[in-house]
Amino acid sequence: MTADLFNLSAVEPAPDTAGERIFQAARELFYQQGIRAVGVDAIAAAAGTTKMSLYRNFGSKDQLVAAVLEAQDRLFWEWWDETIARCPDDPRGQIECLFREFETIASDDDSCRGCPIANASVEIVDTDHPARRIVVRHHQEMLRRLRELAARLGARDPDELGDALMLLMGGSFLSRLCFDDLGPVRSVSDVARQLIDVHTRAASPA
Amino acid sequence: MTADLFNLSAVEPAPDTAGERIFQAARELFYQQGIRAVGVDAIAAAAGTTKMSLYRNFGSKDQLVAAVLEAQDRLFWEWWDETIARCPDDPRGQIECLFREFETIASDDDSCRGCPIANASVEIVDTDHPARRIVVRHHQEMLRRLRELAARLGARDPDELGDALMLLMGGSFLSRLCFDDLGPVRSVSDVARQLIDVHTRAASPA
DNA sequence: GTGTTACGATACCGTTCGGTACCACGCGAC
DNA sequence: GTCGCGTGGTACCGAACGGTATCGTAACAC
Repeated sequence: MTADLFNLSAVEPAPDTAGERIFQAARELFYQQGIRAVGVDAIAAAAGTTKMSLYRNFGSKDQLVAAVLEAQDRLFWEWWDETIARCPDDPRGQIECLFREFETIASDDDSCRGCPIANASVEIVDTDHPARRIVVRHHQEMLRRLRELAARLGARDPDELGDALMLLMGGSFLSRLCFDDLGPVRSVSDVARQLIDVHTRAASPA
Repeated sequence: MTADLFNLSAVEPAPDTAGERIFQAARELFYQQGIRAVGVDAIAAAAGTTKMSLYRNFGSKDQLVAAVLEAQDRLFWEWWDETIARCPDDPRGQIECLFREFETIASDDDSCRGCPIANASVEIVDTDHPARRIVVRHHQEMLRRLRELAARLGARDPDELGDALMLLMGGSFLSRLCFDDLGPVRSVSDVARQLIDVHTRAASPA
């Protein structure tokens, strides 16, 4: 019973309110088809309600997008915290655990369409858009946490190791979009381990 | 005078035909704002012509998108081939050169919005779309070439090293979209070198 | 000359977009 | 009771979407 990062059926107990149904429908549709590709009519229809309830609950499509991304951000960190909690006081184990589980989830789930927050950065260019702030904050936080784990693990260059792990995660997400098959994701946890080794080995022998 | 992978001003001598102007305008607009965000009217206006010329030359927006991605794919491999040609018979030097120049280009260019082909995979979900084939083919080819370079370089597990390098490239592209600053891209060529080292060192000492 | 080709201009098509106005219903609270 | 309040239904708005039809014309062929 692993968490599934993003496209889980229910974030909350899901009270059957119109707002909640709209929210879940939007989350699923945005993720599967893209934000711009999904109209408010389609969301309302999928939620079994009408556009009016959408605007009563969220004000605008842009605000709905922001609300969905905010929830996905929260969901991601919940998964993250639960995962690293399994290896307390073991930063190396925590990173390895993160990447192992990440690889499993990304590999198993056929409907995985990468990271919904990163995907949004392709479609939302306007720096004033409320969702744009969430995207940048999410990735800055991810990089910060990876660098921090790298530091606590005693890496020679923790910022660089954090960068490397960040690139691996991002690359894995993107690969799930760009390949019909699994693509290079199958190697991500192995490679992460190798990079940790490099940055923690006593000294470069050559 | 490095090539610039994607958003160069001119792919071809740019004869001042309507079709060519439409093509260049579409390439720029799709890359900067996203494919779905740009309408055919905007493309025609930016090209200083009318919608009719767009449809006369390309048939439909979808076909124009495919034509643009096809050109971007070609442009990318031209840059690739030119870059590795500088280190003939030196696969290790070729990969390092690729990643060094890639990092420079991605870092210098403020208008870098990641990889236009990978970005398209976010917006184009339909597997029947002509552009979708190009996206998948481009990434399969990239993975194939990286694995081949890894093999010629004598890596212990060339497929895994190829996967790793692929993830680094993809992650770098994505990072340029998700950070306001440079983000982890600044480490990509260093990390690529480290991974090559790991996969070519005589044997794991531990 | 007469085609042929490419182009610009404009008007138009049906559909969908994000967003709103208005009304009627069922509900629990008081 | 009746008062809100959330809700569903529907009709609607102006704008933009992808795409088409028609006409005129400048450039070039033979």
